[in-house]
Amino acid sequence: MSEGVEWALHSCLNLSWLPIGQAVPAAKLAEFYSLPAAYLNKQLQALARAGIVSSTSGPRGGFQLARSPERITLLDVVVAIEGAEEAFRCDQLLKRGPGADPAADYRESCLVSQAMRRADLAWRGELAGQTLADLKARVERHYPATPGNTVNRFAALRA
Amino acid sequence: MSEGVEWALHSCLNLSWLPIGQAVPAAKLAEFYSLPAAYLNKQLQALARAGIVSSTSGPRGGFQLARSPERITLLDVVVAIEGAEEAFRCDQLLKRGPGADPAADYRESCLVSQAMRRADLAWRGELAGQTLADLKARVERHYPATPGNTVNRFAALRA
DNA sequence: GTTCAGATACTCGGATAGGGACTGTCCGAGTCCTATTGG
DNA sequence: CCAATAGGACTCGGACAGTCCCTATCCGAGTATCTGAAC
Repeated sequence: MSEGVEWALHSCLNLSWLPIGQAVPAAKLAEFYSLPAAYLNKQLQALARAGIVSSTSGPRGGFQLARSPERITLLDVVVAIEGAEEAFRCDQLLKRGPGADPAADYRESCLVSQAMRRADLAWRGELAGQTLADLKARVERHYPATPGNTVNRFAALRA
Repeated sequence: MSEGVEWALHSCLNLSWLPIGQAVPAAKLAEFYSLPAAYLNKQLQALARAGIVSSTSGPRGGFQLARSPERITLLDVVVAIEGAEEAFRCDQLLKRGPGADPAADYRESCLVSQAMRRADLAWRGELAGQTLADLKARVERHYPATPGNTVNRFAALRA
């Protein structure tokens, strides 16, 4: 899996702590973790295309969450970066085997495909069951100082 | 995910129908689905290294299941091909952030990592809960002619 | 008929190229702020 | 003093190379089998 997923998740989490209406440039988000700014910008563009964050150009511009953390699941973020196609893609091997039905859609009937798809659904279900708000609350519960520290750090970067 | 996983699963399934003690060369397994023989051979080598199949050199040699299908989970096959590392690997981004503890292992304490790991465990659990025997039985239930057809086809290829 | 040696053919196993995707970087289009100038 | 305007700086967005892993292929090491002859 692309490492951009990790960057996107942590960046969304940071954005969730900032006051709403405040946009943060990609350069600041990158400096926070010493990441390459241009490349993180690329990942944020993907999040913007997916409607997870909204982007604003010009001075005082940047990125901010496009909707409340309660309405952003971890699956949304992963899909925005990795794409919607499932990890195991059935090439319909059976269609190339003996006694194959050329008209059949083996992505549905092949039991190997079904078994892999079930695992994929379990993975997606686990990610879809956790919102960014859940994750945010969990962090605040374990590390109460994190929200304040994060806001202060970004304010310092802004100076 | 590597397409070799699909090839390996179907090949293991085919091997499960043949009488025990009978080895099948990689070339025959490849011809069954019109796959490149040398490359499928590479995947079968990975299965052999993982102890899922056993290999025999020389005439009448080839591959066969190393243990009963009841003791081979789908996860075993996937891990043999894809490797044991989980899809989401935590780069410990927090260690590069402000206020980081250099001695901490953020792969454990980072809650983002934990969330992703939970999804990974759900995926692995689903795959580990299905054995090759389960899959085999399911195929035999839906397509009763498959085992006999497969054996006959391999016998024809052997001619 | 039996046995043994040699040759043969077959199979796996690892070493060797080619291609696509992820990683990383750069510059241009658009936007907002600001300073200046004229009324 | 106020307003309009031109300039400038900042930010996103997409277009351009570098690198690693997956895909694909080939040839050599090892082994069981078969043939033939000798006993």
